[in-house]
Amino acid sequence: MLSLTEENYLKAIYHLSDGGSKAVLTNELAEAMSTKAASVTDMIKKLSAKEVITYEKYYGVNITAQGKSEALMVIRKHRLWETFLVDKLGFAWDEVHEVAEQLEHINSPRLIEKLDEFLGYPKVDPHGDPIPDHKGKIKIIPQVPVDQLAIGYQGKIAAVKDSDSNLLKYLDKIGARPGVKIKVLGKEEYDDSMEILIDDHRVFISKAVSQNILVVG
Amino acid sequence: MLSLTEENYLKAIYHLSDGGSKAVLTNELAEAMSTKAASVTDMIKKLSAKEVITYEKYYGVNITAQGKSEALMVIRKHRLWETFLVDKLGFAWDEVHEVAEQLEHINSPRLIEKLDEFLGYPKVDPHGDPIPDHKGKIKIIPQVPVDQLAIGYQGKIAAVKDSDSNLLKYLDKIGARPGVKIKVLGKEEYDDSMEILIDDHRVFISKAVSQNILVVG
DNA sequence: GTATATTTTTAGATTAGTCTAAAAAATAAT
DNA sequence: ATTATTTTTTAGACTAATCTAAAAATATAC
Repeated sequence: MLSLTEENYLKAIYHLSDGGSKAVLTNELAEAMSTKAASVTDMIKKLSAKEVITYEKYYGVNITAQGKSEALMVIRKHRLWETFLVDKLGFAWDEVHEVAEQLEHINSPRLIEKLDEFLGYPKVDPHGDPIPDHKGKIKIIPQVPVDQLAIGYQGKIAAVKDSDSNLLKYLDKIGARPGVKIKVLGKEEYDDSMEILIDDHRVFISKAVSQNILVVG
Repeated sequence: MLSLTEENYLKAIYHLSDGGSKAVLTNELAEAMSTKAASVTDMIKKLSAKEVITYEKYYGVNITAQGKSEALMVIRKHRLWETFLVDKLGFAWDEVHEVAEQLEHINSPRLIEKLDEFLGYPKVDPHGDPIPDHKGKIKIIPQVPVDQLAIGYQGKIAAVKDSDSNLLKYLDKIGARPGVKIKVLGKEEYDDSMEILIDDHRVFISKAVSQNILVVG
């Protein structure tokens, strides 16, 4: 049984390790959790005792199979709740992250199964991110941020990073939503800004923005 | 801003004081919160400092107007979530209390307003209890437990106490749900059991049960 | 109306999560 | 390869919520 705080740490470790494929350093985690390295070291010991991560002093943490499964359940809950808020309650996609951060900690397996059913077993959340199924299986879609694309690329927006509400508001304004057509027209060397076509509308975006729009790789 | 624990204490105080109409003693509260009197004294000091209750040493606590309003908001959330679980997700009424105990602490005024709208502004929850509106206004229906009724009484079940899941399962089995017709046929002096008619079906119920079925007074 | 019993409060500890400041280990620099 | 820098860990302290044991206040008994 993990506490709310432990769940949040584990989720951050899952994301920072790219789903368990690399080790996470203390300072990285401190940054992600908006806390101090000393606090992270303490928490790492607890999570390690609960066997959801392995930990070697000074070398960072790795998530275990059990930890991965627990992290995926939290992510499943988060993304199902976001879908509920947008599809059923009429929230805008830029308003749901904070609330879902709370709802993801509600502990009731039955509730989540019922919610999943009620939503019609959605495969992705409103930001385009895949929703793990009830067994914790997640379909990882290799995603590339737009700032790494070459001129001439054509495709569809797969997802957008969902952390910042102001960014999402802006993306919504320029029409950058999952599923929408996108084409790279040009790149500006000196500031890494880009000229792109979103659903046939020409827009100029800064690097801060292009990094947060993801296409299928 | 109240913590989760503080909200739970305040809710218990609201209920034990019958909506603020009488003082609540330390031991009563300790019993209700399944904790020790010493812990209650500590918490009382905190709630008192936050001005949601007033407190005189050795004489118990009274809820303030502000405290009442905050308690009613928690109750509103609890009852809206219960309604959601039953009406939308298909939970049975005896399964929702525990989950609603968690959901009632989600902090997002917008979420609650949207949920209320989604549910069609329900007036009562699945157990027949009134749902406070967005201003915290609650329509108090004077409710009398069946064990206090005289032989011959006829009326409708207004609500059932929703704390114990086993009791609710039993009530469901004998058809004792809010809105159902009820008539008192007889009372047994030595064990306070009763013979009643529920929707025209004759049943014998113990005092433990009759105390938990409420009719309009 | 003093003694006894009950209720409530205080005192001192404990656990989870956090912090600052200092020590220890690892990495980088010359 | 020794010094300097960065990263990480330890040590000690703080807050919220809890506990046990003991003291204080109130209520009850005869």
